[in-house]
Amino acid sequence: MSEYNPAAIEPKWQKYWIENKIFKTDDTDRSKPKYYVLDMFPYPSSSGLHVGHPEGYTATDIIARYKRKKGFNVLHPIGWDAFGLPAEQYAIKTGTHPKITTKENIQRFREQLQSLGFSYDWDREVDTTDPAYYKWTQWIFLQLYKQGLAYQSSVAVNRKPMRQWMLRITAYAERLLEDLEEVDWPDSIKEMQRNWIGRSIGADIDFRVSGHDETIRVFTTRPDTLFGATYMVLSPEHPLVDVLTTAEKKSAVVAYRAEAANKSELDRTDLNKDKSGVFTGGHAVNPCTGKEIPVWVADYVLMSYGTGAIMAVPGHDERDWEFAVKYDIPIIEVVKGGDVSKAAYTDSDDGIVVNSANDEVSINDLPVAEAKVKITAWLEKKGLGEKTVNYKLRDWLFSRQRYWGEPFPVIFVNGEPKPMREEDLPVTLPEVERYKPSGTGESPLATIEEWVNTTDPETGAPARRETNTMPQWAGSCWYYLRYIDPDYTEGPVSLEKEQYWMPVDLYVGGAEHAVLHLLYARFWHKVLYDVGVVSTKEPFQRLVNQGMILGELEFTAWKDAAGNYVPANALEPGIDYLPEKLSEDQVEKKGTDFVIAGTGIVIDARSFKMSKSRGNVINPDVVVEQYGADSLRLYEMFMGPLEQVKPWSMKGVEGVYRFLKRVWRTFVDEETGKIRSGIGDAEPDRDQLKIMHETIKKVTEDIEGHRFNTAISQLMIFNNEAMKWEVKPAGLMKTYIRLLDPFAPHIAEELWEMLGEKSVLAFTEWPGYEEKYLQSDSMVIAVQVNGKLRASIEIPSDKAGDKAFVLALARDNSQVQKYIEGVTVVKEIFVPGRIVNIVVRV
RNA sequence: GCCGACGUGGUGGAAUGGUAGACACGACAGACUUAAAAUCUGUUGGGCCUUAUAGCCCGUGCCGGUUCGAGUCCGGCCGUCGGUACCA
Repeated sequence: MSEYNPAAIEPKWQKYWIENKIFKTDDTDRSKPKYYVLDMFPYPSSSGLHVGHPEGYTATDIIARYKRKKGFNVLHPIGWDAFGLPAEQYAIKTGTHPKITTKENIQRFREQLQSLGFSYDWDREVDTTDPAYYKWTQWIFLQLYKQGLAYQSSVAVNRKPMRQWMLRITAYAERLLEDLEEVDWPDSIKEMQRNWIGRSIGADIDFRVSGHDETIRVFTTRPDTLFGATYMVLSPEHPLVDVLTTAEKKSAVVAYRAEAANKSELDRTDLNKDKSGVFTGGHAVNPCTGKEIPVWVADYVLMSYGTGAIMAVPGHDERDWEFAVKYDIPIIEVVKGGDVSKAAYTDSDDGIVVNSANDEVSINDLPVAEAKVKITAWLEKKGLGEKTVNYKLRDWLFSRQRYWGEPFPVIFVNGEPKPMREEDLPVTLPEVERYKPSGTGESPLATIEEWVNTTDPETGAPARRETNTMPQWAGSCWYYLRYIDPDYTEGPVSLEKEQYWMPVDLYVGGAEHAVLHLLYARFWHKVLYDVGVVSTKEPFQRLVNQGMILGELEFTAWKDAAGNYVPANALEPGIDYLPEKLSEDQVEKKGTDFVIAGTGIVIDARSFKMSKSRGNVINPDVVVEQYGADSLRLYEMFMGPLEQVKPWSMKGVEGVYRFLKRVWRTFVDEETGKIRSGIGDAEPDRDQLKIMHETIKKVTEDIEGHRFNTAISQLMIFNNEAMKWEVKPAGLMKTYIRLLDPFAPHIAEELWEMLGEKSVLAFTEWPGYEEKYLQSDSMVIAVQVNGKLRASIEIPSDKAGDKAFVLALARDNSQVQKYIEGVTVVKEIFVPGRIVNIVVRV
């Protein structure tokens, strides 16, 4: 072969890697340090891989290949999060069993991933739909149950209350929050998790109900404003609503509650910001002022947070203020600093408490923080309340009315749930012909009588199976443990292996899983830690989110109904415009905007999320076919920083493809198809060594820092130089191949073989660099006068630290002289090896 | 609204507080070619001036500050993207 031909060399090496199990992880050698690098679990969809997948996968593959060369025992697995709705819906439509669809999709994904040359250990593939896998998902559910963390609750499904399984994740809220400190994740993700958990400190306070022997308990984060509570609100679902409602208000309250019950979550939040409510006719007593205040029912108070009831302080809470103004309820200022007749004053940093004293206690003149402490202490002493912590986090609804999911390992005997014994696992899905929803809102499994009706294996008593299945999250909550020990039969994972391999050292995936998947997996991991299955508190030590890849840049001009162009920055909302796609040569840049060439008509220039409807989806198969897997890998890394959102560009792919062709020609004589005669046992000269060691240093540091784009640019710089060398020292050229290998492993293997090497490239040692080769005889120093660059001077490297020498040379420079002649030199800044700055007074 | 990220050439992007624009795309000019493709060489932030590949000015969203020196640090705006939202 003479020209670079990825279509020939890539399949060759992929076959070689797989058939010889080159990347099978050695799980007996415990002397090496381990490195566990993990990709987020893919769902094998029918549409196959898109270009977003190989972005993260290439990054982890580079790390895996690099770490192997650095002497680590690397665990780099892949598998399938294969339960899920699309396969079930496809089954309903076509009658094809989800198992078959799933198998086909996995096959396709596997082939696509292998065509990209990822160095996975294919013997560790896991599949969540495999009974041998979900047996242990069910087993973990049993542990949750035994810990009292799985319970049944009545939840409305399609407006009907049904018994559903819930997981008590709230019991772990504090630990999920605290242990974020221990992991090396992006701040933004940690912050999102913190917000989701939503911890807030405040007080529970009891309000006595007038005329009844009841109290209303509220949660507030602002006990300091208690003196300003002029009414209370119960959520429509609150049990005390009936007690408080007076006869004459009854019909209004009943109507309001019915209305609220019919509103969806959306109606109650997004669409309807306008507060509504109704007075119950009942009153409660403000424990501080002793005054009676009215109790309302309003759906801006949610039953699911806090106690489902609030004390309303319209002076210092925006929602209460809005409500009070609408219903003409008094507003009292108890924190000084704003104007409560105009808006709620919610500042708690600068405000000073006022109007807040009774016979026993005064918090007047205190800053908010101190007032909170003092009033809470008083309430506690009087038995009227206590300091509490609340979380936004809710328990996890764990039941789905689906066929294609893990069955619960639970039977009902005489209507009572009974967990199954470990030896009776797995509970497998029945083979059926029909997957249609039951029509009753229940799971399709409910219609399969021969499966539902069973006997208690322990007693032989008649029993019914749980017909809901687990959500898709279940399988992905612990898959990273199964990779460690995929064939283990005594538990999800053996402790010895878990202790060696965990935690995951690097976890790469999309930010869309920032909250739920990561929170759920952390929760399960902590439960497994508590029951002794794992030895680590947190599963994922380091997390990196790859940025989304957008479609190619698009230029869009807008036309009105009459067909006239309208500038993109002058579009009026509510009017329909016709988009017109323009090509690159129809547009030009004007100031900060793009305009139609030759006009001043501003157009939109941006990239969009890839989507079928927009028609801007890039299929990786097509890229591999045209340019090869190495080009795809290289381009996805060269586009920009891994974490960043970035637009696709086919021209960019061509760019890296040309680079690989140049690398090929650096090594191969295209006339003969053999390694160039110029590559031989020559001694490298000083310049060659310098750029070689610079390249080793840069590539090494950039891989460690996940700056793959700049690592690749250094590989380009080296090749651009090496192409010019008449004689190319073979040692250097082989070192270069080893640096290139993690990024473009197919071409690297091929050239390695052509260079006559017999060793397995994947396990050759990563090159080290030596400082001494990074130096050259001379260096260029920038000379500034008053911070402006005026000259560059060349100095011998060994004089780099000699301030007097360098400064003398700098002042001697004719350019510099123009600026320092006849003025006073005030100061001279000298940064060795970099810069000189002469400060003068003019 | 709140939380978080980010604003650098025509484009993607690069720059431990120290010569802004590495590397790549595109464009332009040239070489090779009957021609095209491929490949190679050169130029390429804007402007001024010039015989000059000399020199000067401006330039990292906007305004201000710290510093000998700011794309980088600090304060305040503006804009884009992502998350989240009646959470008391």
